Amino acid sequence: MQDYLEFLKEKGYKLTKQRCKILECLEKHPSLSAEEILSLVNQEIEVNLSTIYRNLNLLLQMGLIRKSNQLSQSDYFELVRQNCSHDLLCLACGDKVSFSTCNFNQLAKEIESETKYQVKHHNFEIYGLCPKCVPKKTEM
Amino acid sequence: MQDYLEFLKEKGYKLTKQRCKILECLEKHPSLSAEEILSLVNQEIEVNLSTIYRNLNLLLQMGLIRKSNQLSQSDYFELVRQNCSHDLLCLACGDKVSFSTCNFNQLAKEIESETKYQVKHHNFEIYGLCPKCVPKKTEM
DNA sequence: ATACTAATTGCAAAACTTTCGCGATTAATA
DNA sequence: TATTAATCGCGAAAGTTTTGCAATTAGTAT
Repeated sequence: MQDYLEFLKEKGYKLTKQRCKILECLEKHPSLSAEEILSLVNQEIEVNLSTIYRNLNLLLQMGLIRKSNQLSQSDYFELVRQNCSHDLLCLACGDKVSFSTCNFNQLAKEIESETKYQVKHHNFEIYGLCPKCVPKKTEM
Repeated sequence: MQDYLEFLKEKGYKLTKQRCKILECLEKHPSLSAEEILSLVNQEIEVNLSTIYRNLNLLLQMGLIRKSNQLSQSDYFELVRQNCSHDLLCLACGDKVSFSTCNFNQLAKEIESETKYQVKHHNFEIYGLCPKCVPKKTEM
């Protein structure tokens, strides 16, 4: 947590209480929508939805969080962590399980030397049918 | 192309001209927003935006397309292809390059036996800074 | 402590994206 | 050609995200 704050401060961004609370929420939960962050933060301090969005956009640009819109209408935001975790989502019912396997560090190096980009993070989602939904879908 | 159509027909969905055109567009372009599909299809036949969305949702559920919302506000849709291609996006300017490396087939097998899910496709995006933006960001 | 300044916030409105209900149309089948 | 379930278009609604602007605040210097 402290790392994120110092990182932002170094870049010249202020550590407002709203911003800190937003990061705190993201740290406590694996994945949150803007609305969810709003109500979590509002339990402790007052904050406006536009502030949530402005901060999320800043954090996205900084590469501190990533966004994914799984199977729902709105976006979900998650902190970029060391031990990256990914989701496997069921196309039929939306159920999900997490998996961690993903030898990304190696791939990142290859890609960096190939493209000259400085790789920050990634987003990896797998879609399929969960054990419950497989039968329904194949007999259709 | 024919494969997609047969697949849908087998499942009992009608091959309307709107649906066919939408698939045709997705096949010709690597990635499209709903609005982009609308204007592409409208160049040939009349179609309504809600029809676009309804079809995109169907195709998503069928696992024929995937969606990603890269760095923009709206979603982007792409056909799930054999030779999967992925994007590396610049957090600062939005530029992107594609990369194909991704030994997914192997990983998919592992995940299937581990989770009992039937894996259909995946979404893999990498974020970073492009060569032009790296200097700007590090000196900040 | 106080003053200063640029960054940030809240608010209200706007812009944009996506979904939905319903009557009309159409593709597929008999 | 008739039938029917799926699909479409339209208009409205719902939901999500952004924006402008005046007021506030964190961080720094005095």
